[in-house]
Amino acid sequence: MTTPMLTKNQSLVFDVLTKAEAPLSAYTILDKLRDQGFRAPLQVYRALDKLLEYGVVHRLESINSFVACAHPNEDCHSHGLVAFAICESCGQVIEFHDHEVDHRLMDWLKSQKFKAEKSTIEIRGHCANCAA
Amino acid sequence: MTTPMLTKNQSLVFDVLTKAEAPLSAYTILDKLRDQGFRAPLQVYRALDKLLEYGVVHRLESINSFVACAHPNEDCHSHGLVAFAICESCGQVIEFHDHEVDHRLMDWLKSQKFKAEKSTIEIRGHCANCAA
DNA sequence: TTGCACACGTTATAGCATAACGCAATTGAT
DNA sequence: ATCAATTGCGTTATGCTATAACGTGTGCAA
Ligand SMILES: [Zn+2]
Ligand SMILES: [Zn+2]
Ligand SMILES: [Zn+2]
Ligand SMILES: [Zn+2]
Repeated sequence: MTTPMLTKNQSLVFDVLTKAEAPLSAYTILDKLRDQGFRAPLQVYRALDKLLEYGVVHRLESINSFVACAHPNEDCHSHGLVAFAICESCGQVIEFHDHEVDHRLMDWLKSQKFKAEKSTIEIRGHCANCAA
Repeated sequence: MTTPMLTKNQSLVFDVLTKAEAPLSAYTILDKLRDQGFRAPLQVYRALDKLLEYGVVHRLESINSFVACAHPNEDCHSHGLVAFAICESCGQVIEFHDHEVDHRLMDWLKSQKFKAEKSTIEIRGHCANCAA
């Protein structure tokens, strides 16, 4: 999908996520944007919905948080799965793709005649810096 | 892990999940157990915590729900990843394992010196019955 | 002009999860 | 037997996450 011009609210939310060093919850984003006039959760969620739709932001299901896409210009998102390694100490997220994993999963789903629409691959643990 | 004797509350929650044909949210479980004396969410969450610890129940992060393990007697859980295909029409969940996927992901994590602790692989879509 | 699509703002509500307190039963050492 | 530690349980209150429902304004095309 080609990303259209972002609206004011969408830009504000996207900027906050881009500058963050770890994924943020919707309410944390709200707090960071109160000075720019944000007052209600819906202002954040509506912006996030669009940013997710455009593929420039990912939702991390296992921690109810959002993160800016680390590879916005690669086309992997359109034909492959995205995976995340999430450090539970420092919060850092590594976004990665593996076509071998994609194909294995897709083949399995195909063998079950299961029609995949959205996928979630998230590994929680400790990054190289934080590992004991 | 060898599963110890379940307490009364744990058994009630486990039975509800075992009989269900789709994953259940904690509050849905609570409603189903009001007749057996359940009154508060914590009664459910505390039982679920133990059942998750024993590995007889899985949590589906992407839909905030819980499901009984479909392969309670296989040892895959101890050394491999578990994946779920979740039908968004009928709610049915297929739990599966793929060692090839496991190894690919584990190799990648190892290459990053990332120490994995918990994993989530969930594919949402439509099962063979529900696909248009 | 009229109708539609879209972004936005606000209030209220729904849904998911845990904190903090106290009590009772069990266990295991002293 | 007694004490301390652990575990499960019940209750109340609270916090976090997400959406429903209403109304406003703006731009654009028929
Ligand atoms: Zn991405
Ligand atoms: Zn870290
Ligand atoms: Zn299982
Ligand atoms: Zn189905």
